[in-house]
Amino acid sequence: MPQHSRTTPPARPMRADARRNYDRIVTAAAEAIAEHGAEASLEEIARRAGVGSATLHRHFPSRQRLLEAVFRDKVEALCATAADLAADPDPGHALATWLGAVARHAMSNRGLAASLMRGAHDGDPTLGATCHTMITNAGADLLARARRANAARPDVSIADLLKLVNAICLAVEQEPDGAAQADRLLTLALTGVHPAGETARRRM
Amino acid sequence: MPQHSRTTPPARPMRADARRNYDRIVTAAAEAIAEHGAEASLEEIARRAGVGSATLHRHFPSRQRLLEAVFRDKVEALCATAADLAADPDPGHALATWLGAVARHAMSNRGLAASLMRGAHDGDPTLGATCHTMITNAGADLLARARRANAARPDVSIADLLKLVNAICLAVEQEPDGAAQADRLLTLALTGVHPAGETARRRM
DNA sequence: TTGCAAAACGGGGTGGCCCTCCATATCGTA
DNA sequence: TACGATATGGAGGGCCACCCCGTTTTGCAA
Repeated sequence: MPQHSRTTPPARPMRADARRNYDRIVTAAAEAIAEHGAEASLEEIARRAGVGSATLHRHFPSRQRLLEAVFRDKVEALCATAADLAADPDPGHALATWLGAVARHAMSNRGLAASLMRGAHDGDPTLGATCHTMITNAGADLLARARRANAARPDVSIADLLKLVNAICLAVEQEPDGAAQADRLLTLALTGVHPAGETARRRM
Repeated sequence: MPQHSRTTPPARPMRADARRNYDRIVTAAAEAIAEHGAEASLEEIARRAGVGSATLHRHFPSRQRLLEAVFRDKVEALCATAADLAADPDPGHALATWLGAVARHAMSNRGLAASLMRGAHDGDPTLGATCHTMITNAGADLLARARRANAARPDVSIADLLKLVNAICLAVEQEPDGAAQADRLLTLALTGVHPAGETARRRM
């Protein structure tokens, strides 16, 4: 089964028509998801793309795969942000800022959060670099630095933090003031419910 | 539209056959939900209950209503737990314990978390005491006490905390070691990611 | 340029789901 | 017991995911 060239240097390159349809589907999916969320009808996406539903299913055997293709760019942007933040003099601040960015992206791309989370344990060995592992790797560095600066407990993993962020986004995704709430809850989770005897966490 | 007698002392009591079917449906739904989660097929539930699908829809005009009927007992148990904990000499501990109990219930009743969250803003005025408001009220007391004991920041609401708990459960719901992870993440969220310069939160 | 096998396509079928209509059956009461 | 109010459930409509397989397109090689 052929893959998007960005994923793996294809053993055999996709045929021209296949690639054309692939791109059309991803574009249509992005539109549909923006309108209707991650549960958008696959048939409608195919229709929008001017493609038979079978073609969509051939290119993307699961909804998850399609979501990953749609979100790849945004995930790459997130990874780039992480790379930038690695230079921040305050590693704790950098980590918090980045988690905030993850939350913001998740909120503005309905379904990203859920999508990333499922990727965590669907055990899909054929897909080398899922969105999930990309983000995990990007965040791991930031967490490692924060830990060295004593700004994060040693028993907290990057997986924990991402799960927390995704959980929050998932929870407030369809509330009216979702973004604001996500921000609040994330800050809350990072600093704990205790009254601030400790250094108050900077807002991001 | 008749209601379960537990909800409101019925203006006119349900007919015997109606009540019988109502109970059968709830029982069947509980089984199906335990097996397949909150997204269980309504038609299968009707089939299991030996009832036409129209009957199911007549008794429960939305999936949400059915879930609430199924979970009412458990929610009442949760509220009772809260009442017990109100006597705990350590209000901070009581609150944490109760949130842990909420998490455990949510995890062991797949879909409870999501169900409760949706109830938050579906604006269903006909249903007097939804699960959501029951739990919110129960938790509000515990939080108020914790706050007075300076064990919780004043800017944290019970809605925030429940959202956090539900978010976490939602996030780890279908992971193999979900319950353990939920526990970890909840503790993490309650104490914050910072290294413990402060009183370490007791495990619940 | 042309021929041809491999690759890709998509219409249409299957089966599932949610939900509604309405002719029929059941219940409670006078 | 008889009758009106109440409740029932099967059939059907609309939507969906997913697959089968006859047809078309592509790219390579002669």
